[in-house]
Amino acid sequence: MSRASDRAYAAIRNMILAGELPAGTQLGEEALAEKCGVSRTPVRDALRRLESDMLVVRTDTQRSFVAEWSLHDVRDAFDLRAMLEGYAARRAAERMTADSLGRMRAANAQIAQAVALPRPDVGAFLEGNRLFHAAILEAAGSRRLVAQLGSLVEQPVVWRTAHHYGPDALHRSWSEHEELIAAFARGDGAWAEGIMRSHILRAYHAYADAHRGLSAAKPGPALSGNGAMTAHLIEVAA
Amino acid sequence: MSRASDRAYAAIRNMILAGELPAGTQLGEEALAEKCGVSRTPVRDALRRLESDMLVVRTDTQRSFVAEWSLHDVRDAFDLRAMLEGYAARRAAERMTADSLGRMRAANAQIAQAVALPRPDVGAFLEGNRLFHAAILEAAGSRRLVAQLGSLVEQPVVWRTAHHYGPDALHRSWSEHEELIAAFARGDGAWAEGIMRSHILRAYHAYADAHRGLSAAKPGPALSGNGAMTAHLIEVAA
DNA sequence: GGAGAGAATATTGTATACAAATGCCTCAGG
DNA sequence: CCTGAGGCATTTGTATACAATATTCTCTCC
Repeated sequence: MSRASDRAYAAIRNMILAGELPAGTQLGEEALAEKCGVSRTPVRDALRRLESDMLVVRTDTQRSFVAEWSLHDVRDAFDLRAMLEGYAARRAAERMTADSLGRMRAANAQIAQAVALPRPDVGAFLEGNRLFHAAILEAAGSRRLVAQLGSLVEQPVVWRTAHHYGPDALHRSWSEHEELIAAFARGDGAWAEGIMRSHILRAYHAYADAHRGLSAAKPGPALSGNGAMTAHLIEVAA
Repeated sequence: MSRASDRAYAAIRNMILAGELPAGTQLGEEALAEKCGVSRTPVRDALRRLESDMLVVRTDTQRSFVAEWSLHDVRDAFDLRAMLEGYAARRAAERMTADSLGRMRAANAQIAQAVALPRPDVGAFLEGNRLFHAAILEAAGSRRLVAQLGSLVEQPVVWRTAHHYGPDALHRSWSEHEELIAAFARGDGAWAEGIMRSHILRAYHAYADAHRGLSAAKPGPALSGNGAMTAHLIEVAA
């Protein structure tokens, strides 16, 4: 998209994810425009996008606020993602091409390399992970599915749990990808779907465990009294 | 939403669905603004919404065009809807309350009334149908699911197959709703999910049959040479 | 003291002007 | 005749001013 609109989107999103704008904060267009150094017009676009990411909610009278995220909401998102990505995996297995399979193998090779290091390269891991899942989605051949998952995976929930992952957890993720490749190579949709669902839900529990650990250790701004929490800067490795 | 923005959205959407703007037509903001009697600002909002409805596609350089809908795309949308609404039904069954169940019974009673007439009231049928499915979605208790299905069911695909339905087909729809109510009353999620999936996919085949019949009878603007078609003004009764 | 009407304030919606970019057409050169 | 560079026309992006609407505060009346 355009420059100013993108800048506004990224800036506001970062402020929310960094906890700079706590859940429930009202987001006035003018104030944000000043903070981002742009006019209200691109800010309005950005707020629209953040709303579809569910990082921002709007009242019936069009006032925008930073969304509250309960653990329940996170579970909700992962459940949907497990179902939709599982469906994508099934379709991908049924339509697999040598080309797509090659891209997945390449992506997972990058992951293997990142994990093999003495101190794993989390950035490279996440990039390879992104490529891997993108290749599946592309192989699934459903534009609608891309649209639906895009607003569920890419934007809304970006955390950095992966940084807390030990080498073993990262390796398990790689291993599950290998299993997916095996299922794809055989064109077994049911198998691929099953692997993918557990792959995603395992990531949820990694998040939930980390979250419980964090909130037990230091019940700071991560978890407010009523169970709501601000979105964390966490990337979940799936 | 606001008045001008809503008018623009509805006007453009109607022009697309009525075939007034055939698939592939470029949608210039200024031209649309003039047609709708508003300025470009609300038109831009409207185009964004239509894009998320997938009635409009944008090139990488931000030009908007009326989307092409192949039968394949329609099948795609129904497959996704079957999965998501099936999931909603399962969740709803597991969380059913007397209140929600009451609303569903009331909605289906309205449908029964509309169908029982000598000449069925399709408008009342569709409204009851909408209420019925909305009650399920609400009982499912997932805001994300509402968002995902909203952009899949409400906006994107509105056809009027129901008008071609005979009383028997309308009655079958009512009957499937009754079966859903039975599953909900018993809290049987798997049963509810199964009914819902077949309910949706039956609607797809009703559409596909009607479409085949239409395009065989008069291969007019409904079906262009390459298999693409403009969206029809058709409401599918599910 | 509480409730409601109304004004004052704050916020969002729309229109318009201008800037930036994209696409198209022409024309020169091979 | 084809190709590509340049400029012109079209289209979208952004800023700003103003209008409409929502919210809040205050003051009156009960």
